[in-house]
Amino acid sequence: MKGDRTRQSILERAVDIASLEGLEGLTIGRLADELGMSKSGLFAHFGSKEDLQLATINAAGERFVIEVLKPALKAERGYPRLLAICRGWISYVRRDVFPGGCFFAAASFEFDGRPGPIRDAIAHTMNDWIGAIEKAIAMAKEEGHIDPDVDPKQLAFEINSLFFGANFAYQLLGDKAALQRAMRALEDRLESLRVKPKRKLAAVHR
Amino acid sequence: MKGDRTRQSILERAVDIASLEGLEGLTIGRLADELGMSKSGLFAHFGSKEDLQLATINAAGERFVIEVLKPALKAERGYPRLLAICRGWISYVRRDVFPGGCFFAAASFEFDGRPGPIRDAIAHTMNDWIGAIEKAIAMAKEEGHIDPDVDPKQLAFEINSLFFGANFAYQLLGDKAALQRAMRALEDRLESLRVKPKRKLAAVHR
DNA sequence: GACAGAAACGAACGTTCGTGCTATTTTCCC
DNA sequence: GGGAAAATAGCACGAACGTTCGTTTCTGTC
Repeated sequence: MKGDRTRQSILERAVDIASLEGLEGLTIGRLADELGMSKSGLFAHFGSKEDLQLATINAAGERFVIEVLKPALKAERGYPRLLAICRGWISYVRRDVFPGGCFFAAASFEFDGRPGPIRDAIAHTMNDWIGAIEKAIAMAKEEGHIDPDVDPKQLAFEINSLFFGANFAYQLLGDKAALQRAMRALEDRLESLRVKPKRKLAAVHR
Repeated sequence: MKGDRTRQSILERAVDIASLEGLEGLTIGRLADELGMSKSGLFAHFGSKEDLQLATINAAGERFVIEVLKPALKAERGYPRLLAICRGWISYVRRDVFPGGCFFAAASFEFDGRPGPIRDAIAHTMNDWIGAIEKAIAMAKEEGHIDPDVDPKQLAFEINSLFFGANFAYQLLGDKAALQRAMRALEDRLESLRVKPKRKLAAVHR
């Protein structure tokens, strides 16, 4: 009962710290200090540091879903939803959902050279996310909103690349215009693939 | 004399380790072990760990220039050089110039949340690099090879984003096709901006 | 309100971190 | 080839790391 609440607040803080300092930079002592509790008391909630890191990745994933994926899924399937994903992602960085920028961008580059369960967990989350983008692209094709020749994997790759580029320029270089630039690139790219909706006549067909 | 050689070999190894484990994961004890020398002997070459990290960033920058920038500058200015930069960067990842993928991509995301001299050094290097891309774009405009309406900052941002996206998918997800995908996106994008060279007639004009 | 179980604490473990010293060895120059 | 200077080693330090332990405090239930 109480333990669950504590565990949750530990993880919220852990996610924030890790987004700034990395999952390795996340330290049990510091985490305990910031929460005003003892190292051992905190540690007891997780069997090991690795467990804490895995739980932190999960918590970050939940926050991401709430802040980015779920809102975008409210847009109607097809082109609108695809655009909503892009707008949602850029907005998620602008709103500082994680204080250090995109948690998963940071984690991806931190652990891409370190095999193990943590890297696997990050890769799994990222695969889910990119899969969601691909699905939105495939739907936009099915709905006839975009060029039927589009390769979802290719386009999802490009979209995700622009996300990372935006996060990089915004966070490291402090380039305030980066988010606009990314949004412009995303909109131009999507627009170039768009099939203008046929008018009334086509609508009658279904 | 001897010291310089030793220092150089320390830094070469430091760069390799840091590309895998990050600049914080780079540890003096481990570095000394791998080189078969004492911690204190190694440490004497640098006044502090921060100095070591800064020197490591410099060494990585030199390797990058040798492996990516300089070869690309051999291509003739304008469109060919711009394309050479893109091909060179993709090839640089494929060739495993750094064992953990692009050193600066990793470092950028590691330090984007930690103010200080190290973050500044990374940001400075990245600004130089992106500046070089912008310059190549501007030249391609001057030469009349690409659309005169192109915004160099915007295009350089997109190109760099694709570099990061490629590194991410290749290193973390182990996606072998990622480099091809990135190259295809880069070539398509550049091709879409290209101005087909006027024939003989125009050549006579100058 | 007593009691059992959960939750948090404080102290200590062994290790590793970065960083100082003081020797000792190696290198380079006259 | 001897002697100054540079390079490396050895050892110790305080702090922080993750982790374990036994004890104490809090919580929820009958």
